[in-house]
Amino acid sequence: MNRPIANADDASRRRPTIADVARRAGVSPALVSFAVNDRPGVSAPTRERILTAAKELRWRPSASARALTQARTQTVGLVLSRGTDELEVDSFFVRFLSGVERTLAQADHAMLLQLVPAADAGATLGAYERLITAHRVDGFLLTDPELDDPRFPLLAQAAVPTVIAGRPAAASPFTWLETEHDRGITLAVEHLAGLGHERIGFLGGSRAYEHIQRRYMRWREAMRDRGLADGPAAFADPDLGAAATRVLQYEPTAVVCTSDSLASALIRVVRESRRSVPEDLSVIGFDDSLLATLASPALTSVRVDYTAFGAAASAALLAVIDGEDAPVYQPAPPTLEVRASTTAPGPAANVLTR
Amino acid sequence: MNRPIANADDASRRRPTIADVARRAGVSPALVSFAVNDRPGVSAPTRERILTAAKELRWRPSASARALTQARTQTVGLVLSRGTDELEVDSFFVRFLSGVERTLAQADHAMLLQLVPAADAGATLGAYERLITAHRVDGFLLTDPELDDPRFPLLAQAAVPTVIAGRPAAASPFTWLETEHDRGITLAVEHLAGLGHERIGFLGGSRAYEHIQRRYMRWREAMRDRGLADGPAAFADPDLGAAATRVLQYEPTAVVCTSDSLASALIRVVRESRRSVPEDLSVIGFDDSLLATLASPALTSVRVDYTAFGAAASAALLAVIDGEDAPVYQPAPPTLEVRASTTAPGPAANVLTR
DNA sequence: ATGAAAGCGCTAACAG
DNA sequence: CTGTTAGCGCTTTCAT
Repeated sequence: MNRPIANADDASRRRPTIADVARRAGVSPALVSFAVNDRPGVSAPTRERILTAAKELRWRPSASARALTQARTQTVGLVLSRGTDELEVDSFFVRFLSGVERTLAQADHAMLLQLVPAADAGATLGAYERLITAHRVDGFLLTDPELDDPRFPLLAQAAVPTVIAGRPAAASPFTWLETEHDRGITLAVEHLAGLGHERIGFLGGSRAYEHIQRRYMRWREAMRDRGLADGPAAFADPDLGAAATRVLQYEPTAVVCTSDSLASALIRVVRESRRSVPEDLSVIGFDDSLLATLASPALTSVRVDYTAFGAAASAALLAVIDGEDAPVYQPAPPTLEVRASTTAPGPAANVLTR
Repeated sequence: MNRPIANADDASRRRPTIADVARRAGVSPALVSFAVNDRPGVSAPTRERILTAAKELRWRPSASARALTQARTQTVGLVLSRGTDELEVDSFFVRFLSGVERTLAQADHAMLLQLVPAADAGATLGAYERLITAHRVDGFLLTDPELDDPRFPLLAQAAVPTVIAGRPAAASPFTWLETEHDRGITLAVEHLAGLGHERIGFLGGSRAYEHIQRRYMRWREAMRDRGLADGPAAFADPDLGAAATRVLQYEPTAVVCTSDSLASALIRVVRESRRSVPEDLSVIGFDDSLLATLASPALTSVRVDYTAFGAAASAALLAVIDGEDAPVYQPAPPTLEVRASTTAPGPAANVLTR
């Protein structure tokens, strides 16, 4: 070895290693390892001395070195394959992520986030594959499970700990969690029925998503439960404008939407045909995003606690990684935030809001 | 060592290592390393054989092992300390992130994203500190530089490669990049002046942000350049509603806002006082987020290419990490997307849009 | 309670 | 062009 033996000066220049801490505390590296990992077998005073030395040197075990010996990276992966347009307007992700972070930070884990262009299935699978083979993550959090999701066999075969945030369409080999988002639709219909509406339409996002399908089912169910005809329903998948028009053709007095952006789009269409919300049509959004507050009229919207969902999903993933049982997730029921976009049906009663 | 010597069967069970690939290709591990790292000194046929073996075994160098020897994690950190509310409505981040991803993916790097509760300065610095001392990242991308930003000394002292996305208020030790977003304000004023507006207000977000200050300056400049009094200006920092009211007091015929959400909020206030947009007031937003499209009337808004910005910022960071000069960033000028929220001033000319 | 030594998977010198 | 060897910084038996 050509390098001179490390001395005090060296240690201050290089990034400190466990050896520096050990030297400073007058113990062996092994003991330092024990101490910082809260393992038994270190006397209290020694541990104290070690931790002090570590703090003084601003040392913390190198994540890569530790990963090498433990075969654990303390990192979880999240690959989002939605278009920026979609992400931009979707409050779900930000809230979900912040919940994930909350859990991970506590467990001293980090999140590797990868955005891949939507609908590029190849790139998506490639992203997973690369993260897996390079052992960059200990597990994955999956969102937007699809029917016959190609990620499932890939991850299952690689035996990577995985937790699905959402309800897989078919049986899946992984643990999954889901909120009770669909109960929000029931709340919405109840609210409208309570106001006296009978012709309540449904405007959904892409039916490719299981959660949209599920909300649709709930709407039908809720309508029937009240003896109402489950009239006009449309999905925005191919064309938003067309869908909005289609729902309106049936002349509903109210429409339940599966997102605030759909609701906003619908309101736009209504306005363009010189009718107004909520006088001529009550509209309910979903997610209670900032859009709901900013729109005029402000949107009545369903609020689901996605942050708690993210926290629970990542907690479950950490458990799976540790080979433990995932803690039970008891989602809080959605709530309906009533605002100005809903009112009783019939001849415009409230001219003030215009 | 208790484990039996690895045999073919073992290799298929364990995750393959470089040794397995070497064995299969009939070469030494070192040569495999050379081959997969595209280093010279490996004959074409041998390289071929090695790469084939690697592919068959679905092997890729372990990120942690490689990080250990190279002192490089191939990971960059991004710590966002904004509230979910803010992130949710801000199209900047999603677009910026997608640009970052684009660059990083090409360079086979990954992004460690950390969300910390806004305004918790301690937690934010702690997050950086932890990522640094654990050597989890090779460098950082900083957004939202603040005056006397406490992150600067921390990162400078730790000598971590850092690139700032935005213009630091004071001289900073780091490379920084910025878009020409403020030119968008000039476009906005020009557009309004062209329509005949003379009393053009300015509604800004928190003045704590440098980019808001800058847009404000631009607005004043643009107004003066046209011989107009730089009348009503207000910042939403403490209270959005109050700010909106304040701007309106001066009875402007048009208002330039620094975000689409501000614009939406303003429209709401205008409507509540029974006036309408754009007949009584033209409004211009900023960012051209989905909000702009969804609002009714749709918002005329400034569009800045934040994706290219993110791509450039991360390219610069990679260069800094490699000790190279950052490639020049030549931002495309902002554009103004004209929509229904702006029209000529004066007595309502267009009753149709209502 | 503490230390010595081996080894995680890979890369980098150095030989040949 | 190819193989051998020695670590990277840490954890982990196994001794003491």
